[in-house]
Amino acid sequence: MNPTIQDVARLANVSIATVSRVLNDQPGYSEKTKQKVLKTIEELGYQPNAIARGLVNRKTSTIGVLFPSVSGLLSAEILHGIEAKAHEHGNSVIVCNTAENREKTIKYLQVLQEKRVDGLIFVSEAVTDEYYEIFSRMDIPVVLVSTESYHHPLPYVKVDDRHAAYAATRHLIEEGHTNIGMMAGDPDDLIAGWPRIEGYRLAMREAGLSLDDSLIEPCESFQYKDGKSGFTSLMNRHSELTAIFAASDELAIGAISAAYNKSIHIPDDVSIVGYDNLLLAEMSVPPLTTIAQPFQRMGSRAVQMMVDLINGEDAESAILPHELVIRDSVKRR
Amino acid sequence: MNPTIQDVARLANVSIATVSRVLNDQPGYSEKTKQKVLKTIEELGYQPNAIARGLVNRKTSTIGVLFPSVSGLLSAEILHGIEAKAHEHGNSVIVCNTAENREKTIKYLQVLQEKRVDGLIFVSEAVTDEYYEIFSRMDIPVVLVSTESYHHPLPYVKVDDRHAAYAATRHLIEEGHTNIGMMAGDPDDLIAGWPRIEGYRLAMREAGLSLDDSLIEPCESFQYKDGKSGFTSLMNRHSELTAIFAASDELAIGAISAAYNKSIHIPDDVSIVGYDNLLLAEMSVPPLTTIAQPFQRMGSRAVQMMVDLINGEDAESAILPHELVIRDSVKRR
DNA sequence: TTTTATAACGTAAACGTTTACGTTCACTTC
DNA sequence: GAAGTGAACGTAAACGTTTACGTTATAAAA
Repeated sequence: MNPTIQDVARLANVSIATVSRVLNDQPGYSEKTKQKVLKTIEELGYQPNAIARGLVNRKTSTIGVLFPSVSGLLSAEILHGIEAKAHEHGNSVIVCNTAENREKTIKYLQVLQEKRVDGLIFVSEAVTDEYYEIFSRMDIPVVLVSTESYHHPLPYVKVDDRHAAYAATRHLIEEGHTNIGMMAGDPDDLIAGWPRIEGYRLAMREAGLSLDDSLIEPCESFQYKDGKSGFTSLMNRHSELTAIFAASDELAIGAISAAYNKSIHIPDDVSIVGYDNLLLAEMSVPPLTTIAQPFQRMGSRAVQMMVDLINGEDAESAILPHELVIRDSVKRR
Repeated sequence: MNPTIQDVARLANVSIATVSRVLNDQPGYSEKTKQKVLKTIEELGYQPNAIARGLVNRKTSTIGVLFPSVSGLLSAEILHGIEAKAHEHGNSVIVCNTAENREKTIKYLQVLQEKRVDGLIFVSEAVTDEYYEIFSRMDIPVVLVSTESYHHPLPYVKVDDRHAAYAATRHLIEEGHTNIGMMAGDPDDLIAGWPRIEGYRLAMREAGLSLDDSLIEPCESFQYKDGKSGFTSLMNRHSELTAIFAASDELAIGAISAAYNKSIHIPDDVSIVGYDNLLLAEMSVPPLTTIAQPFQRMGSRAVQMMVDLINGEDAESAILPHELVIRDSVKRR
C-alpha cells in the first residue's frame, strides 16, 4: 500500500495541511519542520496521489491526442514532438486512434471527458460539426495540428500547403522542367488535397505551362499503393512527362517503385519531388527531394499553445515554415 | 461546469447511491426509477468523473507505455497494437519516451506512479536492476515487449531472435548462397544483438560454411546510417560476398542505398534479407525480403497479458512466431 | 393478524488531496 | 502591562465517487 499524506503527517508530528504546504511550497512553516517533513517523505518513499490531487484541483495534467492513424511515420513524428513538449511542461499524453471513424472518435472523446483531460490535440483530420459540438460541451482547450477548420474557430498549427506545393513545383520548373504532372490527394479534401493542387497550378500558370487537368492524378489516399498505381496511370496518359510533384512522400516512393518496375529511371527519365520529408525520404533509392514539414516542431508548438490556453492566455494559430530539402530525385534539364 | 452525480440525484428525486447503482448496474432499484435516472442523466448530459471513481476504486483504467524512441516505425506499430487492444478493454494508454535515458525513464516512472496507472508496458529496452527496483516498489503489473530480462522475473512477449535469424540465414543458404555475411547489432546487446548473431552462426555451421568472425559487421545501432557504413566496411573486407543478412530492415535499406551508390546491384550482385518487416520493407527498391515480427500482435498480446494480470490471473510469457516474407532482394544462385 | 423476508431505497464514511479559516504563541509597540 | 501583529501551525470542508450498512415498505408465510 502506498503511504499517504496522512502517514507522513503522523510520522512527522505535523498536520496534513503542513505536509501539503511544503509539498507545494507554499508559505506557512518553519525551516525546521520543512526539513522534518522532507525527511519523513524520503523515509516513507511517499509519492503524492495525482488522482486525489486532480479531484480537488480539477486539473489532471494530462492531454488527449487524437490521431487518424497511429502506425504511420507522420503521426509518429508529430507524437514525438507532442510527447517531448508535454513532458517538459509536466503533462502526460493519452494517445487515441480514431481510425478516421466517427464512432471510435466519439467514444474516445467521451472517455477523455470522463478522465477529465485538460486539453485536446486533434491531428490531421477534418473537424465535423458533430465533433465541434462535443468539443464545445467538453469546455476544454482544443488545438488542431496539420489541419484546420473553416467553419469552427479552433486554433491550429500547420504549414501553408498551397505555398509548399508551389515551392515544390517551382523547384521543378527552375530545374528546367516543362512537362510536369502531379500526383494529388482527394481534390475534395480541403485540408491536404485541394490546397496542394492549387499550389501546383499556381506555379504552372505563373510559368506559362500547361494547366491541363489530366496532368493531375487524383489518388484515393496518400499511401504507397496509391503512388504505385497513380504513377502508372499518370504516365500512361502523359508519357511526355519529365517531372512529377507527389503530394506525399509515400506517393513519391510508390511512384519510384512503379518506375523501377517499368525500367523508368529516376531521376534520369523522370524527376520526382515529394512532400513531408519523412524518415523514408532519406532512405529511398534515390534519396528523395521533398518538401519538409516540421512535424516535431508542429507537435511541440501545439502543446505550447495548449498550455498557454490552459493558463488562460490566448494562443494564435501558427503557420510553420516548410522547407525544400534537395536530394537526388530531381535532375536538371 | 460538469453536472455531478449529486445533480442527477436531485433532479431524479433519488439518492446518489441509487444513481451510482444504475450507473454500474448493480441490483437495488426498480425498473421505474432506473428509467427515471437514465432519463435525467440523458437530460443533463451527465458524464461520470473518472478521477473521483479512480480515487475510491484505486483503479484508473490507464496503463503507461515506455518506449526508447517514439518516432520510429517499430515503436509506432507496437503502439498501434497496444492502443487498439487497450481501448477494446476500456483502458487508456499514456505514452512515454525514455530516449534510452536513465533520468528520463526514472522521472517518467515517478509520474506514472503518481498518476496511479494500473500497469506498465516496457518496450524494446533492457531492464536494469534500478528499473526493476522501482517496478517492485510500484507494485503494479509490468510486461515487457520485444525484450526480456534474464535477471528479473518479468513476463514478456517477443519473437525468438535466434530462431528468426537462423531462418533468415537458412533462406539465403537454400537459395544457393555460400558466401554470406551479416550486419549485426551490438554483440553485447543480449536482447537484439547477440541472439541474432547466434542464429546466423547456427545456420552457417549447420551448412558447413565459414564461421569467420570478420564476416560479421557489428553496427553501432540498428539505424539506416549504420547500414550504409556497415555495408561498405563489410564489402571492403569481403568482396566475395553474394549475400548479407541484416539484423534490421533499416540496416538492410542502408545497405541497399550504399550498394546503389557503389553500383552494386541488389539482388543480382548481392542478395539481402532484412529483419522486422517494417512498412518500408515493402516500399524499398527492390522490395525487401525480410523476417516479419508481428509488432501489432505483440502489442495487443502484451495488453491482454496486462489485463489478465490486473484481474489477478497470471500470465505466461509468449514467444510469437516470426515469418519469412519473400520479396525481391534475394536472388537464387 | 403478526411475523418474516425481501426489494428498494437512503445515509454516511471513505478514497487522498487542497485550502479557507481559526487558533496559538512569541514579539513589538505604546 | 495591555494590545496588536504576524508567523506557524491545526481543523475541517470540499472535490465526486463507491459501498457497507441501516431503514422502510410491501408481500408472503404462519
